Amino acid sequence: MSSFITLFWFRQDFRISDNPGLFEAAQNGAILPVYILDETCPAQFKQGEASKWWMYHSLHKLNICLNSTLNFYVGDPQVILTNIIQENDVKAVYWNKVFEPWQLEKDAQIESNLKKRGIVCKSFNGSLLWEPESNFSKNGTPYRMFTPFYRNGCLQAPSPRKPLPIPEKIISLKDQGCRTTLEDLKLLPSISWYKSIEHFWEIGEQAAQRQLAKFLEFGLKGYKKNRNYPSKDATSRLSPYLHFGEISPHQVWQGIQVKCAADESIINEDKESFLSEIGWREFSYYLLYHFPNLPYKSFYKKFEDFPWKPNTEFLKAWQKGLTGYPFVDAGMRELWQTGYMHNRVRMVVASFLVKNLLQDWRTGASWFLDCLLDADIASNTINWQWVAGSGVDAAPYFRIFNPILQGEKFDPKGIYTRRFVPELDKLPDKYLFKPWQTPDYILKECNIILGVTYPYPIINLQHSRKESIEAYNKISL
DNA sequence: TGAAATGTTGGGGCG
DNA sequence: ACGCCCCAACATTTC
Repeated sequence: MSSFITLFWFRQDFRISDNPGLFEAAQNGAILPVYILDETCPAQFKQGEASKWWMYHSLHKLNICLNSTLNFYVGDPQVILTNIIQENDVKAVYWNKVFEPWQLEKDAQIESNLKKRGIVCKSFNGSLLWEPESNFSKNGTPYRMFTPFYRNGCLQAPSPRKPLPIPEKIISLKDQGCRTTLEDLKLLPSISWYKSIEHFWEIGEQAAQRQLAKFLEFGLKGYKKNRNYPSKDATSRLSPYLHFGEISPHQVWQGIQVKCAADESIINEDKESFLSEIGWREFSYYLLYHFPNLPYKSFYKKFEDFPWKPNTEFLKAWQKGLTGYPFVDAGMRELWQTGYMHNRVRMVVASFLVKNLLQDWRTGASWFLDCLLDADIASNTINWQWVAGSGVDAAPYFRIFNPILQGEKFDPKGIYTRRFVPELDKLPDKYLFKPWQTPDYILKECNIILGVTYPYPIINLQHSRKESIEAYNKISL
């Protein structure tokens, strides 16, 4: 029995609780825990800088849970796995799938090669509540709208499985031939820009569980309404943990059910509202599975002819949070400073880039992928296409957010906006979201010189909105 | 999970 | 008392 070694290949499942692949591997006997930084990953799917920083710490925490036996490698998983197997008398390889098409494709190759060598291969689903391959609308095609997908496809299907416990015993082995350490993955950047984001986050499986507990305790009640206000810290902030699999959606789903069963003061609306966000995550992976081109191509073909107006100056101003629209700038600076952006504000800044500045949604998606700690190909792609109006079940193109009104509505006291745009700190609420309308004497009192301490708006909202709708009408003909 | 333009209604000031 | 205008408040339509 002890001679039966199972290689457990960690992918994006940096946890030991509710880890189906690990759970079963541990029951076989000794495991050889492996992480491989995949050098063959296509360039456009390589992790961004912020993500890599998170992953460094996540792997570090995971390694501690495994008594520092996690084995690190860099290269082509195919080659590396083959080498490890030869040198360590491995009989089986288990992993949890990453539901991204190119990964699944590569996994299939690896699996067939290993099987030829007589190695047992098993892959598991540790990251989705419902299998994407077996969920179709009545006519047999993939769902194209969220609501039927979620209501008829997910909620009518058998409930998600209950989370698995931590394996009772994990006998983990070190590959003596492994010469690589976590440091050798070079995940940390040479410039330590992450100092500013460091104190916003705690990383790892235990931190994820604490974050869930905190959300269940303080965030769930009133979620539906409060989630729209970026100053409130009323969202779950579980996205980076979910992305790296430090927590599983099953644990989150179950956590909600248990909490709501025990606490009658939580109304159904809040519960459903949060669960449907988990549903959106499922929908994103589902769509990516069935339409693997989504990260490159607009779902609606006509959008490939959209007359974008590429403009480096606009793009840079947006990235730096210097558009002259304080609510947009607050969001973009939150992203840069914390590796995160509140959901409401993500919609506003995305709408502004695509619909006011007429920049291709892919330029925005790519910036988000580089800056977000929760950068997730599936969610990011689907949400950008949603905002752009080019995607499945998308917002109509003419649904254009007005950053002034959005600010006034969802940050009425300007707490969020002032936090990230401190140069406008003294500006009265009345002018906070449109500083260029402030009377000169008030600007003076607030030590604001427009065009110097804070930019004038880089574009006129009314004109750009009109131009945008005209451009949209062109491709709709 | 939109915003602007346009339409409708009704109270109050005023001649 | 009455009709007229104004306009806020709300509803509907349009992009």
